[in-house]
Amino acid sequence: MPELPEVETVRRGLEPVMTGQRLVRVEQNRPDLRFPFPPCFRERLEGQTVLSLGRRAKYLLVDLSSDEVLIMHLGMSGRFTIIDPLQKQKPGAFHHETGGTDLHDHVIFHLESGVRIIYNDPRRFGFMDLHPRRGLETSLHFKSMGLEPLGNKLEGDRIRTLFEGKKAPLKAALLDQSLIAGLGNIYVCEALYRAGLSPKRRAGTLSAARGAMKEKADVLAEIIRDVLTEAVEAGGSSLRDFAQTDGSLGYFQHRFRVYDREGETCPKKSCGGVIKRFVQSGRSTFYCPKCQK
DNA sequence: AAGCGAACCTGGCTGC
DNA sequence: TGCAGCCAGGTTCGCT
Repeated sequence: MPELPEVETVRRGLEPVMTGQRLVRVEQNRPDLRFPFPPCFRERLEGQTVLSLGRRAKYLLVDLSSDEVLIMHLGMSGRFTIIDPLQKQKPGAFHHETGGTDLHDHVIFHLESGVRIIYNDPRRFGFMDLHPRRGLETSLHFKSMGLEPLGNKLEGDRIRTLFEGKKAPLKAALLDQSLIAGLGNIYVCEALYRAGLSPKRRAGTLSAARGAMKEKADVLAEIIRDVLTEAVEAGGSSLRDFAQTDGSLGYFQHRFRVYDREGETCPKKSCGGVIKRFVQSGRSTFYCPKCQK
């Protein structure tokens, strides 16, 4: 499901409901997701108060009063639903009003307010972990993680340095979480389209110090930030079934210019090209061969 | 050593 | 209607 904008949307949904709340009970319905849950997972959560909710790239970070951080990754199909027994569910919400449980409701957090927060993940590519707050940046999940694209460090110069000498396609380099962390298949396709850059181009060609490519890395850095910011403001993208925590849908998918638009004409007025799809690094790339060079 | 493809899992859609 | 095949927003492993 989720790239950075979707995870940020989830974070914003959970934040007002969870912050300051004590976790009175945690249901864990299976021993593992993508990885086993950490030892004594429930015991280390129950009784703790949520201090704040953060995000790093595609990871959700829940700061606990125990000085541990609950690290959560949604994989491809993970989602959170907030069930407030005092409030009628919005129509279209994933969980029906009886609050019946789904086969893939793997974790349920019970807050002292009575609210339940359900983690559902059919494919189980997501995971949860606990780590002391101190040293989180150097922990397993984060030690080799790349730049935060919405932070202030994503500049053309950084891209030029990171991509220097790389023979991998630009698409693959942008998907590499150890370089820039948070982009996924959709937003890479969209950013490359807006930047007029071919996904097939060697990443190292953005490092040219002079000539026609000189400004391209700067443009790309700005466009990446623009696309992500717009998507966050739109509440992320709802493909298939991704929903916000209250069951409502993001709407950035209506603004896709190339993603999932194979065969359509390029939205750029004077271009007239046709959007193509091909497989690259094992995943679908959508692009306009005419105006992305 | 970088750069591929495969694997991990389930469900939804398409087409025969 | 049934069923096979393909596809999916991510990450990691293992083989060149």
